Amino acid sequence: MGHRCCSKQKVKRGLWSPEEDEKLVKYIATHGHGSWSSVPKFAGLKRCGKSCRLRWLNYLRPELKRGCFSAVEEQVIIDAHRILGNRWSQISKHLPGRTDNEVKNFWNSRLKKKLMAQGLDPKTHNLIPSHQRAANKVACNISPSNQQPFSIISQDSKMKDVSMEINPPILTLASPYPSNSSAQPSMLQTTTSLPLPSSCYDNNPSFIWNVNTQNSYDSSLFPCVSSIENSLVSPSSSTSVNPTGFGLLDEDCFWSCGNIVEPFEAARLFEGMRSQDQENQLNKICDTQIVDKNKGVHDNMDAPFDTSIYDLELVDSKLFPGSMCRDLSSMGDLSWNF
DNA sequence: AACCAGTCCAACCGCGCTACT
DNA sequence: AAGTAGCGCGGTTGGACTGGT
Repeated sequence: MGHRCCSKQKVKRGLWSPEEDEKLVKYIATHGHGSWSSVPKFAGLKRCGKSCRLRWLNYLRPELKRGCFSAVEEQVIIDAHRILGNRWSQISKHLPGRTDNEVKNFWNSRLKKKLMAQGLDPKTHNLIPSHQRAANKVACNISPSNQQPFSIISQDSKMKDVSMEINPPILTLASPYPSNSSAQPSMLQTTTSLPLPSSCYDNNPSFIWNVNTQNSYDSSLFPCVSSIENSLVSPSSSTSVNPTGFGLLDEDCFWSCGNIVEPFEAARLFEGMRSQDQENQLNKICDTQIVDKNKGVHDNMDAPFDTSIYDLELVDSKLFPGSMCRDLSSMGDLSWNF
């Protein structure tokens, strides 16, 4: 069964020869692709239009970047996937010169395993409960040299996996405000260690969320990912997943509650926002994402992350202003601190 | 050297959406 | 409104490659 566009023709399939590549490149360079279904005919190729399109987009385009993914690209993919899920074309838009196919393959062959090795569910980016981690240990045996340079969970945390059952970890996160900033919310000046709800970390009741206000930092470099994620989480999704990958925080933890998010994040969130529509959307989202304290938000950490609730364009624009040209090295500020 | 299993990635497949008739 | 063509996307496949035995 062939493609609909070329089912009547006898078309060649499989790997492309250099001659075919040359024909296609020459044709598109001089004529543009126009209608893909007519490209093979005019270019003298015994391929279907769909195959030509794919070959051009994924391999022959001059702007394509070949070779290994950099650490920064890797982190962009992880961050974007946490928000967007398997929307490879959306993710690849933030990686100039990379195709959705390339990103998808890289995710499936490398990053998935890397996250699993760090005890994270590659689907939800949540911590995998300890009993499941134990079951996965064989499958996740990745050498330390493959650890990403600024992973959310350091290798140390992986190595101390067992001890976490006894000694609760403290998650240290650099404040997005300089320690002497007047914009810094007062609650964060006075509160540096925040108790997480019991189920935030494998039902360990003493898991601590620590907002480290000592580290000064350049707000322009701070990844706004977690801010956006938290502020855009709807009640329905926040009851089941943790888009940050850190363990969900409810309003007791100052992080995901709309009212408290506002002083902390709104400045960045609304920064550069020009469209009234976007503002309305964001307000709407913030209004609806206050977590029901009584209901609890941590019922099922492994449930799939429903990204359909997001306006993806808005998420995109806020998550990666100016494409991927941001310094992600500040992700190093996110670490498990024991 | 030969075989086997695992990995990687280019290419294919099928579906959904949109535009056009 | 219904049918069709074209395109884009995400999931899957198959062959090349690699490392271990």
